[in-house]
Amino acid sequence: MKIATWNVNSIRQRESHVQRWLETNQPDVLFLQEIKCETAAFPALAFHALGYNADVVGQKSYNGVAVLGRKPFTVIHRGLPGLAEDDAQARYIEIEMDGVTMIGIYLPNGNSRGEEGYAYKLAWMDRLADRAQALLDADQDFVITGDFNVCPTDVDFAPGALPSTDALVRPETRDRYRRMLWMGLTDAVRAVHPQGPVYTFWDYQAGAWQRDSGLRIDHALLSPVLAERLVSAGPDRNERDQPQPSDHVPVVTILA
DNA sequence: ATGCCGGGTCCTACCCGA
Repeated sequence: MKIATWNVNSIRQRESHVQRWLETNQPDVLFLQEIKCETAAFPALAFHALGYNADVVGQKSYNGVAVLGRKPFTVIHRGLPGLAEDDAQARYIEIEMDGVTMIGIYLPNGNSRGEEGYAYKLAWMDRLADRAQALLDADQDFVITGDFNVCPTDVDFAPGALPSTDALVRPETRDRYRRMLWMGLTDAVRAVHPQGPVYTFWDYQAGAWQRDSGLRIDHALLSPVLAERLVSAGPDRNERDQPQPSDHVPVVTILA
């Protein structure tokens, strides 16, 4: 089972990249983030032609998530359970495929809109942990993958790439990520690569890619039984060298 | 030291990302 995630920074700008990547890599599931379009504008037919069914949680201009699957799947949630009813940000999609719950997320960045924006990020992380706990309590196998906007440790960002006050590294952010690990979830990329940098994002500016000044912010968390099936997990760095790339690369998790 | 890049949109100056 090959499960991938990719923040594409606009699906309209990256449609051909995703098509090529699907043809080359043939994942069972690909979660997309920052599609930056409304649901009706998502190019579902282009991916259907490659054998993938799509489900989309779109939003005008910002955010937006989707899932592409080449096996039948059922959509369980198109928003994070427990958030306010009027929350309109398209950041969460949950499906079930072959008895496994798969969740794709675009976790709030938390650097805009001051402390109110940061509080929204923390509340979002609290609700995500609640959802994970509910699935653990139900003995349901699951993976949560996507753009977490969290650098879990100081190894997960290049020296100088972020100030210590950034919402990606603030202690309250890391506390909440670590809490999900303490619940029994496995950080798949870190489990496969226990030491050293494994970046998944490089800023467009200041030659960040050329200097390998990156961040590890795209993750896959596995429930305990799925963690025992972990074969490999890591970023596809080749994609950052393509013309007009996203600033994130795909992260691929393979389960036996 | 963030807004140098690169998306978005009230089409063009401004918001947002990490």
